[in-house]
Amino acid sequence: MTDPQQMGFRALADPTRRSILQLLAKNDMTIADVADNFQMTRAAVKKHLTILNEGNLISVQVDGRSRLNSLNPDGIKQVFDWFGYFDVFWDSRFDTLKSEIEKDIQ
Amino acid sequence: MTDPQQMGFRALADPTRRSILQLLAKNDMTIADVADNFQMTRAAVKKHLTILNEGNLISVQVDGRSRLNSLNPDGIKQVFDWFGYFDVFWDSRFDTLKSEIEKDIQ
DNA sequence: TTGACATAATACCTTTCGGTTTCATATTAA
DNA sequence: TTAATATGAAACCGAAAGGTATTATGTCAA
Repeated sequence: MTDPQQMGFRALADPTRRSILQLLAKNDMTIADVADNFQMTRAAVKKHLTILNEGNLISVQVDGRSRLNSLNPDGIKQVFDWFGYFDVFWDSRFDTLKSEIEKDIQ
Repeated sequence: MTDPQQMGFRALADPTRRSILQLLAKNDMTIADVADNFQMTRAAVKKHLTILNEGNLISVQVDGRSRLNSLNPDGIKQVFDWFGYFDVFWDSRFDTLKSEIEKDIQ
């Protein structure tokens, strides 16, 4: 029912949340910082950040009365990896090279 | 508002629809074929297929009274490509090699 | 040509989603 | 210590999602 990527995909389904991830790719930000980029209340932005956190796509570092939100690349990659099931469909040559690289790393 | 990947991400947010894509990766299937794999009505499965089609993740070929649903790798790749914004975060070496391959192809 | 079959379409129901408003809590600065 | 600041939390609302059941439509086979 709840596969490993479910909460991640759920989090990515909303355009505001995908925008937030792209913002956090450039800088860690507090809730207020993030909210300045959208025309909605901080409470709404806070909900989005909660869902991103539940999807393991961001992490939060509490510092006094502020909370710094950061991208969680590992969580994003876990969703990304779901597409590995299909990549043979669009670029088998790339896929082969990927295997070669992975072999080389080990 | 509606960015290029929005309908694709929306379609991928549901676990049943992701399962359907994995089934179609193995074989093209009619609605009835797909529905046999799930404990829900055909009408419900039909709705999921409609949403997958709206997200451009599958294509449909009408043949008499049956409709054959097929994976649309191009559409899936368009969603996959959204992650390109982040791949520097998890594997810059792989990314460099990818650029080399692309250069080589041209 | 009629009946079975595969799908389409619609109405309906319950739950979740995305947003607001309001109020509470904790921390920092003066 | 008090006031401003940053966030948390809860109640509420309309719309969308995910499902059902029912009925309609088009196509194939006998």
